[in-house]
Amino acid sequence: MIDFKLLDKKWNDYWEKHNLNKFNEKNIDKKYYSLVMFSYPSASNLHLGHWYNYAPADTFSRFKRMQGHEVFAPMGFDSFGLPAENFAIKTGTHPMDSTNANIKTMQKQLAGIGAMYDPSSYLETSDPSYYKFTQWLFLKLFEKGLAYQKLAPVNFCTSCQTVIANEQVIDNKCERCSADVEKREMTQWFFSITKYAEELLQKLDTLDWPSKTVAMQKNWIGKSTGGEISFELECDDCKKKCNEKITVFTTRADTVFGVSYVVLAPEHPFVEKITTEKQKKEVQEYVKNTLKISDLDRQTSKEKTGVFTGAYCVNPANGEKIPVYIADYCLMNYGTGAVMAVPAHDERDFEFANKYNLPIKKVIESMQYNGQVSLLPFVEKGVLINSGAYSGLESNKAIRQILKDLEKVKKGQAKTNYRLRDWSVSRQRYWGAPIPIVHCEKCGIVPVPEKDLPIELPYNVQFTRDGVNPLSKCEEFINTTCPKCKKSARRESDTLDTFVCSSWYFLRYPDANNATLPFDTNKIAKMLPVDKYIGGAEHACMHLLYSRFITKAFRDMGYLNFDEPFASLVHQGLILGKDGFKMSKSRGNVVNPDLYVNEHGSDVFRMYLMFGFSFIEGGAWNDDGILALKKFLERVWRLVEKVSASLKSTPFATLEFNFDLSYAMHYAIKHVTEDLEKLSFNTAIARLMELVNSIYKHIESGTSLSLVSEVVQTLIKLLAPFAPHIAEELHQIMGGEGSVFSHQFPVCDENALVKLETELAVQVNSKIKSKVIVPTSATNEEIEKIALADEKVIESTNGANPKKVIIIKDRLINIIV
RNA sequence: GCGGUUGUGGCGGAAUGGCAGACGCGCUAGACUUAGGAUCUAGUGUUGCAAGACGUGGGGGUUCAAGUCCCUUCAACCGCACCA
Repeated sequence: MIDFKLLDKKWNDYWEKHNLNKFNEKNIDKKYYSLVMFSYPSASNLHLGHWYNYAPADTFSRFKRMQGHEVFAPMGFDSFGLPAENFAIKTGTHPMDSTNANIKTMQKQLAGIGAMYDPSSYLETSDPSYYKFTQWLFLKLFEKGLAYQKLAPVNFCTSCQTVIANEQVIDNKCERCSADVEKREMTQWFFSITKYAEELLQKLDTLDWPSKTVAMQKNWIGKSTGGEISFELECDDCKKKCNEKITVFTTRADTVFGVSYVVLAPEHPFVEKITTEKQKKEVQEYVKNTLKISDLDRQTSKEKTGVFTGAYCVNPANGEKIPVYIADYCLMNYGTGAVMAVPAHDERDFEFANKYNLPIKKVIESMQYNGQVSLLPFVEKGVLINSGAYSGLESNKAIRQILKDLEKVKKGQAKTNYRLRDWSVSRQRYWGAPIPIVHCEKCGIVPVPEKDLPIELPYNVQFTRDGVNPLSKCEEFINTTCPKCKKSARRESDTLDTFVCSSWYFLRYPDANNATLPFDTNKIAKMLPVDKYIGGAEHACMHLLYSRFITKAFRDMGYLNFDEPFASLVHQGLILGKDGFKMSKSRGNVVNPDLYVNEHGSDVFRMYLMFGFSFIEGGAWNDDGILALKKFLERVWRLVEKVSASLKSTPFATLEFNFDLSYAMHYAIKHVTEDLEKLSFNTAIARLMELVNSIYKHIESGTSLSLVSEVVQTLIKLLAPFAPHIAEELHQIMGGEGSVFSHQFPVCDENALVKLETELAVQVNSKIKSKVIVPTSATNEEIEKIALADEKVIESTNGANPKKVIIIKDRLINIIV
């Protein structure tokens, strides 16, 4: 028996030599853009997760290719990022060096998968030829007012020593290193993703994406429609001091008659101005304490606390004088940082009001339980009561009417709010694309002219533990001249979030060697959107959201002619350790793919990954499973050797048709095709196994050699996307021409699936009682006649006349008596 | 609390409302053997000697027919979360 792993290199070299993986632009009309998420070159090699993403994706690409599509399947490296720099601080190895070394290792391992990656589209985001255009992207956004700098409270990771985006904060910990995240006030660069909030939300419904990912993005964008209502301050003194009114955001304007106080976030700018002398000490103390405790504690300690400011304001709906409180359950970063509190109809306000003895006034009654009085807090919508002229109105109607009426007197208006924040892209670290901005004392913030790009990272920098960005300490980098006034100026030392690099890489792939432009608009118009994007679910609210935003921004600048980058998205599942837990070094349950690939070869491993799991579910690793696939491929191998040997000894075998074998072949073709289309790899392989079993049976019963050989050749083509190396070798053994991948994927002949006779299940009163064989062409009357004549049917009906007979073609007949 | 997903043999997993458990692992028996992680053959949901009965987390319902649709309930996983 051949050692499969010997085939890997042979055929990889063959594909490379014959340029088989290169996208042919002549066939651009038939393009199929098959994309996987590119790799991050971490020190720890290609892991099982990569394999589980890339191997099945390659099978899909190869399938599409054999179907006649011109498949574009690129691969590159997302090679900037904090881990490389942290590694440098620890070991002294320069990030550029360690990254390049890691890339070399991973490229070797990637080649082991045997995937059809187009070498000419290769890219690395840390290469100046790439980040030149990441910087270009920044300049374009800046030009359009979509990139701006502001002083803002940001998330600062204490371990990574940098700001990170909202999307990268998980449970108040850093997404990368799990260290605590602090709130800090810093001047930072932002991208205005919020300007696209509505479109990002709306277009989700047009995408062929997993419902979970769509839901997560919707949730993240967090649209809520309601209104803003203004509460004028009551005391003249306060009014004079800030000449302002407190504006709140609410989705429940219908409850405005039930407002018994107004709450400001402790950070709200009005707090200091409106607090009375008497309350000052208490308020200051409270604010101080709130800022001191972390966001995490503020979230987990759900008990409501707060302090009265001493100020009062007026409810615009009924003129009531109500107190103004500050409380940490009111968040500064949502809405207006102020809320109207309606204890009767909001759980939080209810709790707070009870604690501080504030009035609770019911203004909504349930519509569902007639006569029955609803318990407080009643948070559903209903009918207004105790609400002046609005009493009796249904909530939704009242919301519209009240906001409309308030607008007339300039005390309110309808308003939509989003939870999405602008994307913070500044990173106080070295290993990223430098932000192409110069700070000039005279001219202020000056963008670097396009012709000066790329602003290259200096190699000679010091990596220390002091938490200071090496770039800001590098005089040769920092000191420059202002592009406007030519006087000496300083470069921006922040670099871009690596998610900026990955938010446009799929646009670069098709034109990866373009030195003057990030991509050619006309070419991109033909190559995108991506037809199938396969990658992990963990990017739902980061990469997958950012990429959509960048695509829309570029579209609006005229560089792109499509709205969405990824038409169809699939997340592969997660492969767990043998113990059923997520693989981790600390658990010691990490499965190293290299071991298996080195032992059994790439194809056996690929096929196990596809057969042993439901692709989108994943599951626990199991060593036994892989041997099953080895056995299967060896069984195929023996079959092919046997058939090819017989062909040599009796080359003039005559064709003798065998319906059953032909049927088995076309059945397999049909279902493998359908299953691959759905990325249902495990069932597709099951159909291949059935076909192999069937061929063996027919060989034993002496079916004609020429038919068997035709079926075997078909089998090899069906197998090719799954086990590309072995299939090439088998194709050659069978005397096939060239690469098996330059052949058409087999096409099912539906006529071959029409049987002369069909077996039907016979039910009596919906219970299976018997089976009958009927001619496929039989009419319903004939089928009924045959079924009623069946012994077991007669027995179970006692010869009674059927009341009703249901016949489902090719499946069953149900006789109701 | 909100949103999403999943519950099927000993195991991984299949089933356009139409014969539940495809395919494979494992297991049992047998064949062949220079004894192997080999190959082949048969069997393998539970229960029964059998005919049969019972079976897709639980409970209801719709239907001639439900793993699949509806209601309800339980459990697990994932995401968001004091979002006004």
